[in-house]
Amino acid sequence: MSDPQHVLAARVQAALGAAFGEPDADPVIRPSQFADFQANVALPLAKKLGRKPRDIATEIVAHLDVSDVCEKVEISGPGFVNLTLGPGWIAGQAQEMLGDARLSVEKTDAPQTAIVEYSSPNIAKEMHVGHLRTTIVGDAIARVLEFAGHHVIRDNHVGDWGTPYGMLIELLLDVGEGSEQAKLLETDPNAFYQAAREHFDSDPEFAQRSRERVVKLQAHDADTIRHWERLVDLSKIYLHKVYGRLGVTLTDDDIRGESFYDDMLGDIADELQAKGVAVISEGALCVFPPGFTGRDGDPLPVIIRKSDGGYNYSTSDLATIRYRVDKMNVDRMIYVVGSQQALHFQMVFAVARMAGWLPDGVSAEHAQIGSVLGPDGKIFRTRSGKSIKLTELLDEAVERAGAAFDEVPHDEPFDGETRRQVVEAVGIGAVKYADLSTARGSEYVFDFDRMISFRGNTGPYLQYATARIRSIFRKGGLSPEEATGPIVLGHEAERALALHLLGFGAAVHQTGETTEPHRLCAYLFDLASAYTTFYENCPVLKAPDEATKASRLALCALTLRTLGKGLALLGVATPERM
RNA sequence: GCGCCCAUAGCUCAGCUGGAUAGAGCAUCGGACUUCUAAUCCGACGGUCGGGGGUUCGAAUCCCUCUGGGCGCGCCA
Repeated sequence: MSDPQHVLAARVQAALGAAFGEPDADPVIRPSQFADFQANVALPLAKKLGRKPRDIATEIVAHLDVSDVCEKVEISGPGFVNLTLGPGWIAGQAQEMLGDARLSVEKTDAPQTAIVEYSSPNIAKEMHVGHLRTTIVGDAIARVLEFAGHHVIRDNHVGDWGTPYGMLIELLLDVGEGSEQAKLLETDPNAFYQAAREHFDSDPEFAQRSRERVVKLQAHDADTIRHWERLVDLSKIYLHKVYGRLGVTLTDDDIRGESFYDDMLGDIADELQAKGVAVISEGALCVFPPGFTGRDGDPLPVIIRKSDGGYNYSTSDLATIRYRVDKMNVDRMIYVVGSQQALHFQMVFAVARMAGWLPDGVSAEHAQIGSVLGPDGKIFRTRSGKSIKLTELLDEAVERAGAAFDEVPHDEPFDGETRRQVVEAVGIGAVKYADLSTARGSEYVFDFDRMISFRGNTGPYLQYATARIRSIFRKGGLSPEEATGPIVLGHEAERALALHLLGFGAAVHQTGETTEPHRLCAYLFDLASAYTTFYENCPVLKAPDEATKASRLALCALTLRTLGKGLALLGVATPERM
């Protein structure tokens, strides 16, 4: 336990128990501008006990045992208890963190099985900027929860079933698997989809074959399934490429697409009807969860089975919930999906609860992802109105990172291959970090210049901070692992840096609980800022004496590992040099 | 009409689930490289937190209401 906030909370709580018999009261420890932290509990407690806040504060302090942690405790204002940590304690905790493989980040004491559904592209189509954000944010959430000690199941709920596949299969059969056009599935699936669409719209014979193919597909005709599998396999090659380049942890094993649930849909419909939850309305089997109304004020249905007998994605989502609860025993489901689908998920969750498939002990959360906007403030698209190709977007980011790289002098020369790797890491990291650093539900304006800037809360700034630290170790002729301290805090910048380092675990856990990676981003940016102040004020290799040098090297090593681990949890690479 | 998200500095965004004097980056202005990477740093300027009520010791934060935006709302996913 190195997080000062938790340590102080426990101590103040003990004091509350001893003084007032209120060991369960929240001590309300917050960062303070007048000290390191302040306990605000005296004010609400005074209200509850009908006494003066300052008297309460005085009594808390009288019972407070923090002599080993704090160097100063004082009461100020109406009853705030200001707590200033002792440099010795901070140094000791930092030293412990340095020696711990997990950087003193404790595993949760309440581990859950959490399934994170993210990315989930429709594999018939090209991924675009919208998929980018759900993919990146979802991957970060999965990594963070895993590190926090939860059992994480990644779930790529791809769209791999339904009406479009009739025409896609027919086109694939027409052009042949080895053809140039079929290769589009591996490089530009959207182009293949659009070609199929064109045939479908212009060629009645093709359209007819496509419809027949859909029927065969849904009837699990063996030959058709074989073609469909081939089509899906080709599309996976494209997914591999994109995920590989992005450094996303999704694998084929994580793909559990809509097709997986297809044979459960009939059961879902039957059971809902048998339970009396679903009713026939206008020829379709519907559930009307209470509290949802449509445009005209009428109850809004979740359509379970269309009037033509087909199923749509609500049914598939219900089957998914039931499967995850019954077969996978998940405690928590996290849907990293665009905010446009908020209403859909509310209704599906409501139906699942009505049907008894989603028990109270299992949480289902829609981690809403805001849209990415273009410079005009509208959904990011090209001039022609098409969605922007992901690969082209990444290429441009890398190209711009390369231009910035070439503009500035470097302390050591780079060979071509190293330059290529660095620029790739910076360009991709910039795009990913931009997606992660704004609150996930917020829309944000996509701006290359801002995200590739080396100032402010950006990926490159954080990467640069790690590169500068590594540079110190190279120049000093030792590895970060060799810097073991002891850590002694003299300069104010050293103290501030060390104190900030201790907050890493809290930032990680908070990020996992809220599924909000931007909190971790904010922590890392503040950490990098604290390091930069230290860097400007405290010479490391030219420290005044050996003890100071050893301590500062240890702080550098600890900062490097913390930034590196934090960025790794976000899925952002950290090049050795820049 | 209903639901979700949003409105904070000229611009782009934070604000840690109610704490003391609301913060960053960009832009503007002024400084710092014979010094571990200046792709950096330090200052200055800049906000009646959309309006109005309420809850209480205390509100950008919670509740209500109004205004103004974005998105979604029966057989697409």
